[in-house]
Amino acid sequence: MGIQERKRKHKEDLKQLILDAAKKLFMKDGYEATSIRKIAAEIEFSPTTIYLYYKDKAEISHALHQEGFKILGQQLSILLVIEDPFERLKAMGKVYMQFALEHGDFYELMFIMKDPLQTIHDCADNHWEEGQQAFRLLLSGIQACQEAGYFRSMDPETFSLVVWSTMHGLCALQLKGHLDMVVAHKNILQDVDNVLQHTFETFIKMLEKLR
Amino acid sequence: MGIQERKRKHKEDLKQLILDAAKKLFMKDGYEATSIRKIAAEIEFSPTTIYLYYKDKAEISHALHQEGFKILGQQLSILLVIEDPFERLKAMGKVYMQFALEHGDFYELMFIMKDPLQTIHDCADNHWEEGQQAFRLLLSGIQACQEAGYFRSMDPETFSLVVWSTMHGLCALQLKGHLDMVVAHKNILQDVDNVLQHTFETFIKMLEKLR
DNA sequence: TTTGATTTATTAACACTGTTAATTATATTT
DNA sequence: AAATATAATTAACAGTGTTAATAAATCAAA
Repeated sequence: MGIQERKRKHKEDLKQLILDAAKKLFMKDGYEATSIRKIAAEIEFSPTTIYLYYKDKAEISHALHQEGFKILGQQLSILLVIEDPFERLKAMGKVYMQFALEHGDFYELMFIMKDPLQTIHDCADNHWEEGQQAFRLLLSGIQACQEAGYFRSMDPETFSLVVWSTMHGLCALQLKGHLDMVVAHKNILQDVDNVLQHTFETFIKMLEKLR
Repeated sequence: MGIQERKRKHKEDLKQLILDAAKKLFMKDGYEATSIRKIAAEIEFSPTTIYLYYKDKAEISHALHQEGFKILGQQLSILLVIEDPFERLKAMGKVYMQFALEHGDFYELMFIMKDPLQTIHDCADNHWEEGQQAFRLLLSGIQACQEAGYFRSMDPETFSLVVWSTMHGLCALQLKGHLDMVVAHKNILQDVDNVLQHTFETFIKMLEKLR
């Protein structure tokens, strides 16, 4: 069978094969629904084989979270061409938000769930490379803004945390369905889909006033 | 036995008894660890008895989430005595944050998890009374600030969403351990416990500039 | 008071979950 | 070819939420 041939072929990088299968199921049904047994069935292996390549499910979640950062990082890196620092910061916010909406499951793994960080905390490194890299990108964006006259009186690191918090709060509330439940049946004029966009624009307007 | 006597005594409001047991376990071990079976064991009933009083685990989560809003609402209502609107808003933020830190499990149930909202979405009401009430409190606080000269150019509802997002983002990132992982090993000077406080103060400073 | 109906609680079971120990099959090396 | 090391599997443990069928307790009517 062609399936078995491909199986033999990829037997060496089974770890990657497992991850691909996990990714596929995860993007279709979410993290909770992606069980070890289903991943194993997907690649036609026994469930316990997974444990020869990944310590536990948390380690798989960590690998998936890294995949998510690859996507986000790639999408953010494009924005470095934007010269104007505030426009760049604005675009970063837009991309971050769009990523959260389009890849909700990834976002959850990257910024909401504890499991992936648990793996990091075990592995002695104890430092979150992906997260810190993303944060440095935001920080440098904000420092560039400061050089252009924005947020002069603010400590850049702390201010970056505020900005990140706002964006994360917005995305998290939207993803988990809490935003809709508060604005629904009130603002009948604007459809629910654009509440997020509108709130983001207000945040930008707010930042714009802080020069 | 005294236990059995009390059992008989409370048999009519078994629903409340179940909730109390759930609350107790939940506050000790968190939501995931609080299984139907453990709740049943706590009150010395069969696991299936729970289902005579609650449709499913999500419905219990919803009841617990309501308990959380009772605590938060009570803590926030005290602040209404503060005359100065901006000071009141600031205090609201402080209380919200302290609640999130002290009652992390409740906070998760109220603003992060989907399960409690799921129950609402089923129950035809389709409107989140607790959440909307809390939001109205924030909204009125911000409107009071506007009358005092703050945030004049902003739409109060949308601006409230921004403020809520920032506070939620901050609390959520802290609760899930993402905040520490970004600032750790960088700012060695300030201990990790006060990063949150410091970021909050910067946010307040930011709001203060928007008059 | 005893029978019958109704409510309440229980047992047993289903279909899952992550994870581990013991065992078999497959490669690799001597 | 035999011995060793690696890889994969089966069986099992200890849980999970949830449902159907059964038993116990309560209450109403004869």
